[in-house]
Amino acid sequence: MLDIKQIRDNKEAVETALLKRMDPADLDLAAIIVLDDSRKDLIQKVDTLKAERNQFSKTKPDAETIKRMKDLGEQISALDNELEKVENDFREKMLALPNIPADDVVAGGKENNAVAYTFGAKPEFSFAPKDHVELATSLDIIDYERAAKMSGSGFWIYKGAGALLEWALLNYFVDYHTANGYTFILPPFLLNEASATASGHLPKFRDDLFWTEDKLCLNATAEMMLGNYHRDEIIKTELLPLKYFAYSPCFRREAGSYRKEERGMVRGHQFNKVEMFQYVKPEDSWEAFNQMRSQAEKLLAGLGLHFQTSQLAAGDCSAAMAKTVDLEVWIPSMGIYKEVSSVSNALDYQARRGAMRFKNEVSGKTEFLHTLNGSGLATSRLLPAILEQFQQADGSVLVPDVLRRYLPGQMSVIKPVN
RNA sequence: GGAGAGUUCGCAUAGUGGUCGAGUGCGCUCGCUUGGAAAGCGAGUAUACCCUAACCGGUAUCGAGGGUUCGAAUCCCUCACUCUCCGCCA
Repeated sequence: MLDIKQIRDNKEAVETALLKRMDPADLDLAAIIVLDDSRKDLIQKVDTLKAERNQFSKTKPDAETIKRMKDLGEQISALDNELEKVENDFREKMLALPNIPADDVVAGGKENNAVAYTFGAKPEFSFAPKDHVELATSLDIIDYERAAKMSGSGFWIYKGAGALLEWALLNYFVDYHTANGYTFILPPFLLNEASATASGHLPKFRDDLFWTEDKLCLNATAEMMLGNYHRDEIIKTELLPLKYFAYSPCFRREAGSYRKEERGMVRGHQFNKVEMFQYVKPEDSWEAFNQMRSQAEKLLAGLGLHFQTSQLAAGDCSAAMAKTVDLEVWIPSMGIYKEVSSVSNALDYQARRGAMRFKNEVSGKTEFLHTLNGSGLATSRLLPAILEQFQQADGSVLVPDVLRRYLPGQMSVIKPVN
């Protein structure tokens, strides 16, 4: 959520910035200001009446005063009702506004994304490379058919060396973030509506979430949990920055048909992800952003995979974010780069929504924190990338060095079954 | 799933319809005292919104929401959570 004061004081500047990501037809700041005016006006009126009532409530009133107070009470509840309507309307419009893009974020949609960094190069094969579905099947490390039998399409089963490799990736991530000073969180994987609303995923993603009969939804990203962790809290300044990372399976309905090129494990209903999250003082957030980006890049580079980092244009960033970069790994069989991490700075947008604050020692005032999140990393596209980028002529796959210590017998190669 | 007890200002507690936004103790901050400290003494110590240049002031908040009332921490209803006992449990 944006700051209404900022909108009132710098209407044109806010408008210009928001138009980098919004259709002009959807943007009407003047209407919001009008609502805010009438909201303030009503608050003043009703507060004055309540002050009068409180004066009389301090003593036992006589019959005549009781009559007057009764009348006053009716005026108050009428005004309160009106105020509630205005405030709901105001809040709804405010929540619908996306974050203001950072100055260096370009306008427009996906087509304006720009490659900001490249690691490694596209592998050259002296043989006909296989795609990851073929590889995983011949290596017997992913079972797609039985997963479909048990749970339907869009699921897969990690098996044997595949499960070990997946687990090794997660261990690699856990050790890395721990060494970087992040606190490990294993959150619940079901959450209630209030939390999903506070994290900004509701109402927008209601249809993309799985719902239980108990009115809980399955976690779609650990960001939902980490972003709620300090909701309605005032953090002691000396505790900042707070850095967390969480592992969770992520469940997404991914409603709509799969495109053919997204077969295999590139898009599924369930995948594993480790998520980084930071709560920082406002003046530190851009430094923290660069830090998280570089941490995600090093983590991915550590696997030896060819990837690129894209700076997203304003319209391609998710609504809560002022700036986002995506780390995209090369999938040879598809001939494209697929997202494995997204690192974003929300500034105070999420903190405002969730009332996450700290006491500024210098000014003595309570201020909103800045929040940042970044995947570190999602595995569902890493495994295909590893299989495809590191495949050998004999159909075997080399295991990245950094993962071998997590595998039995320091396994260095996964060989096809006969 | 059933029965009971609870949820008040950082912590512990007091408060059963008006003078309670709320007492006391502890903690914390500042000051006095001291060579220094402890003890003691004094003052202060929530959040949001509205008004204001600021001070001052106003409104709301006693788990959440609704109701009764001229007036609710206090009475009634619903819900959430915590604890105890019973039942169930791949």
